[in-house]
Amino acid sequence: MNRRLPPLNSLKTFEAAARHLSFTRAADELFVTQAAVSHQVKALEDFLSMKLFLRRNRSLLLTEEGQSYFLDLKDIFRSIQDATERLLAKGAKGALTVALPPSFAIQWLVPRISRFSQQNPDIDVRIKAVDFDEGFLNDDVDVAIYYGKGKWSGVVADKLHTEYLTPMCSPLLFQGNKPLMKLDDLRHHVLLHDSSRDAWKGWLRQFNVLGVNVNHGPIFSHSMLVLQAAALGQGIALGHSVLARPEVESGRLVCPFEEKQITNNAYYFVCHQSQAELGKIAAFRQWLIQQVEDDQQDEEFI
Amino acid sequence: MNRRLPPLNSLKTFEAAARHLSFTRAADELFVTQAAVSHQVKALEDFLSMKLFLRRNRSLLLTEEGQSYFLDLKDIFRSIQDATERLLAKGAKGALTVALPPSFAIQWLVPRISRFSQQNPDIDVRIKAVDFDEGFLNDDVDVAIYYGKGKWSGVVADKLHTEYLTPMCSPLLFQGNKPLMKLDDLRHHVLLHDSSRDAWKGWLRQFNVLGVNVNHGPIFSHSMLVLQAAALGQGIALGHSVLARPEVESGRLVCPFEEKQITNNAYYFVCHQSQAELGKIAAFRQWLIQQVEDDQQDEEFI
DNA sequence: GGATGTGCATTAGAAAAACTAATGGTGTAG
DNA sequence: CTACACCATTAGTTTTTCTAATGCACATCC
Repeated sequence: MNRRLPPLNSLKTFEAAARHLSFTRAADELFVTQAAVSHQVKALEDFLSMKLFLRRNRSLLLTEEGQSYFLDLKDIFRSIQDATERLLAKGAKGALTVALPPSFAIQWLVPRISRFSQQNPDIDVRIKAVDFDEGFLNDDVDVAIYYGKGKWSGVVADKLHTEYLTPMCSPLLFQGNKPLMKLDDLRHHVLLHDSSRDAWKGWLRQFNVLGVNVNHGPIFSHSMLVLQAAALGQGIALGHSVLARPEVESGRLVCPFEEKQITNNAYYFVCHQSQAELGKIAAFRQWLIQQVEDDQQDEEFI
Repeated sequence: MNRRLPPLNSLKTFEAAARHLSFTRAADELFVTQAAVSHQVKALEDFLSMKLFLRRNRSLLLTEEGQSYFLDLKDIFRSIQDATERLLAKGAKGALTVALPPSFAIQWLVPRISRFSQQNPDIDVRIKAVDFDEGFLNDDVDVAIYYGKGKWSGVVADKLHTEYLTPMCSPLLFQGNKPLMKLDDLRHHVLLHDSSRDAWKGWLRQFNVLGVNVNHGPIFSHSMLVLQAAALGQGIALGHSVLARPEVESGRLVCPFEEKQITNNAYYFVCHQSQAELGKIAAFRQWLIQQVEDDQQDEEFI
């Protein structure tokens, strides 16, 4: 397309100057100096080999050509603005794909998401449960919830819940002949492991619990499975406070001890830096943070 | 008007990239590098907090948002182009005001101008005869014909005719009892003066004519009046070759001598530097130069 | 009628934006 | 598995745009 467009910024300046019939006022509108407007208008006039304004003593008026060009440009700039506003409005709604670990999805997000959908009927939330991978955010995924230490670049990351680990088991275990009364009682029970035995090892070391054999007990690939096994009375899980919360609240799991190990990991809301202000993303982010605050209120209340 | 327009040059680049579905080809069209296109598109995406393209392995495609924005922008850029072309077309026609000295207007331009109007029916020529003043060119005057030495700044000046001075009189004077045969015969005749007596003084000095009293004879305010008086047999004018031409050709005036004094002055076509390429001005200029060439052809032929 | 004010033009230099060249990464085609 | 086609990124240069200061022309106000 063999285009020979005039300098676009000069058009913008001309439009403002013609609208105000004053370089000075146009300059104010555009947050530049009067000299800048003068230069831009001159550049446009030179490009067109044509005077667009008649500079009279204390007033400015459009030439015949300037007048007709201005009328065209006025509409054109309105079109640009309208098109842009439509686009931004579209960005405030539509599909929002959230990628997050399956366990967090099941235990935390899914139970709450229907409230978000009610509050934001224009936003069509799609939940994509994926095993952890820092490449979550891609063309198909708008926002993600990462589990980690919060060190990522190029993204906005808001810490949601700080997590701690504490033993959890079915209330049934209190009724057996080896009830859990103190930490040492752990040695009489089966420990349930999540991927590796390191979590229990670290926990027992922190609280100086000796004589417990961590090298026994089943290993599950996901923390959800560990909790499930615990709820069924198969042993004692080292539960993640956040993930286990529904089970704890419902009484399917109980925490026999006060000892809580704070981890360095947390759940983070993550989105592209550049998209943080996009309508639907900002709405989701804000809602998420509000949910977390509500959780903390509840916790204090309990 | 509380506008928040996107960066316009980024829009232009985006439009080209979307049209080609290729940054590389868009870069070719815009005579920039691929990197420049990449930067501009990124800037626009950042401004909108929105991806406009999906960058795939070896191909580029528009997101849904990008697609709809592109369709809008395509029309917008066409509008800008159309509006600009209409404006430039208008510049090629319409009123063309020419300012020039009255004598040159009468003797030279007016006799020829109807041919220009026939060849350029869209151009409405207005002839404004004004006594010499270098401020000819102003808002109301598109082009001018100046008489002078060709030293003006900020304007385009094309020399038209170089002028020479030679005595001219009515053919009747040859029939009198003191016919003009040689230069010395001038002493027997009335000299007609134009504004001052300096022109005759200079001429007589250059050709070593002695004994002629230049301090006699009537003075006229315009050279046309001098020629008119001469044609009526009232005396001998020191005629300007260009202005007297119609009278000489028609035989109402004759040039009794070969002696011609070249002057430093000439007629110049003059227009604003910046408008030299504007349609109607370029057309007039070209036509004027052609007329002068034709004059010179005729002169050789005579 | 001189002093002041308003509005645009011009100049030189500073600031910002745009561009380039080089290079890297990724996935495809041969 | 090499070469290629494309886009992204980086650092540094070039170009454009803007500013501050000043000038100029006219009007208006004492």
